[in-house]
Amino acid sequence: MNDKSDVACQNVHSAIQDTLYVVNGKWKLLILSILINEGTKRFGELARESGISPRILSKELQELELNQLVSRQVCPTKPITVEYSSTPYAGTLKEVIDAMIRWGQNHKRKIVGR
Amino acid sequence: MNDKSDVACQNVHSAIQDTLYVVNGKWKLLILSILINEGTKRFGELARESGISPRILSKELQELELNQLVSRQVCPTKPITVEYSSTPYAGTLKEVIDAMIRWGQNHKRKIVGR
DNA sequence: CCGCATCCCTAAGGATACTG
DNA sequence: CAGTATCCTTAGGGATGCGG
Repeated sequence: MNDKSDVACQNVHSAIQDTLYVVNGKWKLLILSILINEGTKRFGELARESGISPRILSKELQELELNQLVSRQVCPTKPITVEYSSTPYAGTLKEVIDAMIRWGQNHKRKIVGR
Repeated sequence: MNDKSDVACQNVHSAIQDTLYVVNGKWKLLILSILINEGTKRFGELARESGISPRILSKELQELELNQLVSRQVCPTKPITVEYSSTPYAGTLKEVIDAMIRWGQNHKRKIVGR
């Protein structure tokens, strides 16, 4: 194996690790999937629909916001409400998310024996 | 939202969670990517190339083998050697892995400012 | 309603040394 | 060479309660 392909391998390996680093944990891809496929959600809606406890959800959303994958919009209603949306940049992850959805569905079919 | 789309959403959510469950952790997708793209590797080669310590690598490989994503082949050489390969079924994850590689490369380009 | 503070527990992951 | 045993550290994630 020559130097060039060594470098190429390195890039591939670190590319995967970089992606895993951004979307690490049990919940980030699920949250993104919901926001991408179903649009803007309030904090409470997200919590109910995803089954994530508020503390965790809050933390995950902050990390996603840091990586510019979700945007946060505070609405000045009587009791304050907050809306979360996926950003255009998050759309670039759709490919990954869709592939995982398809694989998960197929895998379950395989496990339960069709 | 009607019953049918509720169910559809549920399926999508659990499909993602199912996939995350199978390929959880920092290393499984990297290991699979190496085996898929570069073919069969010995235990030691995998350890060196991935930078994973033996204890972790061994555990990850066992879990992958349980899920039929890698196969293990013992070679009766003088000091025994063991070869790991990705199974045909692991090929169905290629879509996911490739999408993550592409995203990671693109993301790094974005982070470093091109 | 949002989401932070606190407390807690488990699981993930790493270093090192050792055996078949 | 492969991989297990031991020990340890940290990070992930959950429950609950309070404040803005």
